[in-house]
Amino acid sequence: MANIKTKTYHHGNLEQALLVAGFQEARGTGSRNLGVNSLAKEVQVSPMAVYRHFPSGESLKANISQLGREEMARQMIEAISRQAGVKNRFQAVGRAYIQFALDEPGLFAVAFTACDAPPKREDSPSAWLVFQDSILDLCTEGLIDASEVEHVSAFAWAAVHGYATLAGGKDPMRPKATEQVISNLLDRIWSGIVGEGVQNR
Amino acid sequence: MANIKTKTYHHGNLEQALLVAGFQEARGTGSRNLGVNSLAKEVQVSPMAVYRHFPSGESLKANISQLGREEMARQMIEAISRQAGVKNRFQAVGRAYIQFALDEPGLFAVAFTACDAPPKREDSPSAWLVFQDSILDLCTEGLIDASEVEHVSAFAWAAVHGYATLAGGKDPMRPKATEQVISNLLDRIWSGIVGEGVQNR
DNA sequence: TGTACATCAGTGAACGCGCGTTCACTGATGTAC
DNA sequence: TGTACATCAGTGAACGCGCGTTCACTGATGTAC
Repeated sequence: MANIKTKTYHHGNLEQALLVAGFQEARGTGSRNLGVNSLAKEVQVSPMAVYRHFPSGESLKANISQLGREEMARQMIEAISRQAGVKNRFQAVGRAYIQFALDEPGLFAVAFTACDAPPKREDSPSAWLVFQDSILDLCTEGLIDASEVEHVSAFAWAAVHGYATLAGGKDPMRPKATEQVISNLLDRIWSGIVGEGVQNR
Repeated sequence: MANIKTKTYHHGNLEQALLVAGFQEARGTGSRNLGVNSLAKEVQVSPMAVYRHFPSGESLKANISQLGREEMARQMIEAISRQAGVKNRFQAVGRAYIQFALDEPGLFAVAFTACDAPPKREDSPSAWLVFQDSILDLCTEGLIDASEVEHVSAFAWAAVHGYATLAGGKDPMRPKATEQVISNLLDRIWSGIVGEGVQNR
């Protein structure tokens, strides 16, 4: 009995183990090896056991995808907490979003992969809500009107998400991912939010 | 001999037939059925025949993906040709890009799917170059400085591509795709390009 | 002008693989009495 | 405190399927002489 982890018939916490294994796999290779058989093998369990915890392979994948989004959300929250001032805080959210895509391309890809089944619970924390909150703050501070929130969030989210996707992707035409380019991008987004050309719409 | 199309042993133009079939399939169902066996069956040919024209299945997929990008590029060019004035022309390019993603979600998805093999030739016309040209026009007209081109194109492309991806996707949080939202987005992008907050960087 | 022959562009069957899912079954756990 | 029994959480083998790719082979085409 050299090994402290005695092999029991019941796994103990298979659901958690599958999610963790999937998360690691996503981190390493993206969405390639997130299938039922593959992950079951990873945690040394027969494929059928997976179905005790998830109704389908798509459901398992959806829950792993959710873990990716939640990890991103946590990094966004962490980034906000270190900033003072509404503009700094807003840009910190965008920067964290982009940085996550660059640092964790596999997780980012999985986080935004469309799944044919819903996750078991709602995102918590939710990256979308964190983003949305940072825009509502602009409203609270009087930088934008309440009527603009929908337009502003569509614009800001699109720009940040688009850059994150392109810069973190493999396209040969992808934009550079230097600190300078990112700062400039965030300034242009800011300009598109509070800029005079659109402010009074 | 009721059928005018007598079945010959040689197909005639199998390469073209495979690409057309793949294009149609992409249009209908995205990247799901773009495999070798699947497309070979579609054009009533044995799988091996495909390898006479493409070194691998990935190569075939890359060439179909290219057709998607080229179709988008043509629509962007068409949109430009109907506009006068540098701002109108620029926004028309962005609008066509977005509209393509909304009208042809399958083609759009395939067009930007990463493939493990390169297409046989360069994109012609190239959506990226059309986009790039529309930004160089801003330069020619003196609206932005030559030193800003890289930053501006990263920003504008990211915003347009991001919105196209999100609005044309299946995410429940996706932004609305009304004419009003799109126009507002394009105005905010314009503001981010020529806006005073960034103009003098 | 005819023919031999190399080359091209297909056939049809099969390979090994991994996929999602299902089968009948069993070891472990918890609870009622 | 012990025991019968329902329920839970696994096993291990197999299913049908479609995938990319390869095999040996053949019908059609083009070209040299």
